[in-house]
Amino acid sequence: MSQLNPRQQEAMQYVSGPLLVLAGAGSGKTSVITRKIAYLIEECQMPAERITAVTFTNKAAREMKARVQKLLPSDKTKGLTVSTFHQFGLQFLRYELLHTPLKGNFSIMDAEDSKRLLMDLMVRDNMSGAESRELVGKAIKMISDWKNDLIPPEKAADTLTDPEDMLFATLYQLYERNLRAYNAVDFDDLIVMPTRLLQENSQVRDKWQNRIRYLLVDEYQDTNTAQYELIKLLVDVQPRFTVVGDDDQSIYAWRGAKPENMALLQEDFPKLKVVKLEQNYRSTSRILHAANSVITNNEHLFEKKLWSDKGHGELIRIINCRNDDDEAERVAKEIITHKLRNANEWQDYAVLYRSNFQARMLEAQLRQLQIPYKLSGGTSFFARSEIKDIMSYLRLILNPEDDSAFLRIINTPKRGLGPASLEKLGLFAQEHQVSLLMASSHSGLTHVLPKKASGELKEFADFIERYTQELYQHPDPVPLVKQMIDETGYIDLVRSEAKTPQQEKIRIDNIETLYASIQNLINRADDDDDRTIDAVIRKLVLLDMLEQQQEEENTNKVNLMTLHAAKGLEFDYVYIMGLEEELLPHKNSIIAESIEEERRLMYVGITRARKELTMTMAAQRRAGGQMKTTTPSRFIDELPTEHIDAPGMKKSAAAHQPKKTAEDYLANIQALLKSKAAK
DNA sequence: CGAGAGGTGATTTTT
DNA sequence: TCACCTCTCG
Repeated sequence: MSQLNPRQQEAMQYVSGPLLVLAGAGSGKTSVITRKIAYLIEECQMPAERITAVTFTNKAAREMKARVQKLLPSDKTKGLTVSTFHQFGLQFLRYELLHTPLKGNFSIMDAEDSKRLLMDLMVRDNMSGAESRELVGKAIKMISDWKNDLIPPEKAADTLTDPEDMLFATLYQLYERNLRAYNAVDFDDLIVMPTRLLQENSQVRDKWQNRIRYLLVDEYQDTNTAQYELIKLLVDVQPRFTVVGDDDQSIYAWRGAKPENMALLQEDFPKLKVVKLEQNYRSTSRILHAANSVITNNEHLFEKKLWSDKGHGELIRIINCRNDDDEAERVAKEIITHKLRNANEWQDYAVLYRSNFQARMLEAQLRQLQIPYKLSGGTSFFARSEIKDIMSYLRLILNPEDDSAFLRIINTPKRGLGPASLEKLGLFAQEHQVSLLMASSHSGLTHVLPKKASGELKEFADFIERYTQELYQHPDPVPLVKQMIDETGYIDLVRSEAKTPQQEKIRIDNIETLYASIQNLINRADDDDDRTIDAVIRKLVLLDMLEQQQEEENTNKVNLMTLHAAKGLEFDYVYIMGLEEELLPHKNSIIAESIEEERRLMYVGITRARKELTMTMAAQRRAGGQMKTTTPSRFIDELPTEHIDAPGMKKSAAAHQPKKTAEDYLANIQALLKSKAAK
């Protein structure tokens, strides 16, 4: 790691023009980016505040920052920007607030908020509940696609012919108008609004192009049209930038990522230099052969072949199982015996799968064998209802026009305000052109609502008003936030709603974590602007504090995650489950004939493994309660037979340990565990 | 308005 | 299979 290879060196030192680094899996791309930042600062004398590096995840940004800080003394990294696209966009909007349609206290709505808003709009637009439910998913997707393609609401209809789609275009306009009325932005806006502004305002553009002297982009293959446009606008004058990417690891096209942006780069920047990193420092050569052999079946823009000098390593195993239960059991037992035989740590193992439901049975087996495991993915911290509720209280305090937040909490805990009362409140607010919160304290409300309802609303509005005043004045807001939430009776609600004591504890803990995170952000803020409670709340929406916390706490455990979640990670021993048609590749991808992305998913999975790779399949699998006979995945046929150990493909006497051995081990382990528990 | 019964549908999800 | 959502009744 301390020495860069010649290719890496070249990528680090090329600073005079645009550079694309084609970084294969495990080729040390993070090293190249971090070393390059250090190189720019130390060798090229570039001030840190002129360098910006963007990533897609908080985690990647965190890691990159930490690694740069290891390479340089802290005074040299001061002012360096390493952030996610979205954090960058947020920062940008804050600086350029005057050029946006936003007011300073704007809210950020997450995916769920957007969905709720759209649902509301559809119902208001005279669609029945059932109708809107069916369409809302589609609407979200289309609107997000339009935004990411930089198509504004008024132009969306131009691209369409289908009358049903026209409805979505209208909805898009309505949705945007509502967001602006709420003084809110959604996730896509954090990219789209800065991009628009840079396109339209040459002064702002000059300012930013001047400010950013060098731009680095990680996981470039995952950029969408808006993000690529943003990159171009930021670097335009004298294109000095490095983008790092791997088209073979593009697995987010369904989310708007445009891997073709790699090809576009060559068109848009004819002087683009391309450096390929093909030496892999992670896996054995058998694993890489398997990865290469699978991925050659895809069309390629840039040919690339990973190699490694780590030796052949073990054969790649394919295990045929009777059914999904058997599969889970065998993987669990496999891990426990392998771990004990080789004196490994639990954290050296990862089990990967295509869909989350596949983890269920495995979890049950792991629990039974008392194997500690960590389940990644699932609902993120900020998607949890208790967190969203509290965040909504905070959002409403910071932005009284945030109707979306208002609607979420007005009856949580119960204040006796049902749909009927809220409908009337909504109409009233619309008539008087005020937000729902402002309407709640309006004196005229008593004429349209029963006394009880209007009284409750007034009380709620006064409550928010009172805490708004206090929170802005208070130098140490967190205890006040706590006090406010306690006063609503929310904690009691959580306690009474919890189905199990564990669930109650988890939810209360989550709330505590949220408080701690707010405190943390206040303490760690770089400057006073970041320390204000509203800046902190806005930032929180984009961060996953729990994720970070879990990373620090849960260390030595078997890793369970989807293939998507595994991108960017590596493990000594990797198991990929469910190598069956309609699962991997997924049924919907087969129908949509988008097999290539599924193949890349397979490629990502294979290249996660350092030492050993095992794949499993079940002959029968439960689907919707019914047992179904499966077909082995087409990707199995694409593996190089000479590196595979699989019954039926290549018989190897040593391959199959007699089952008894494994059982013996298990008996020993269980005895051991028991004696340990007894102590 | 809210609690319970039935019905439905089920990829992946960086922010 | 199960979780989530809607509808109905008190």
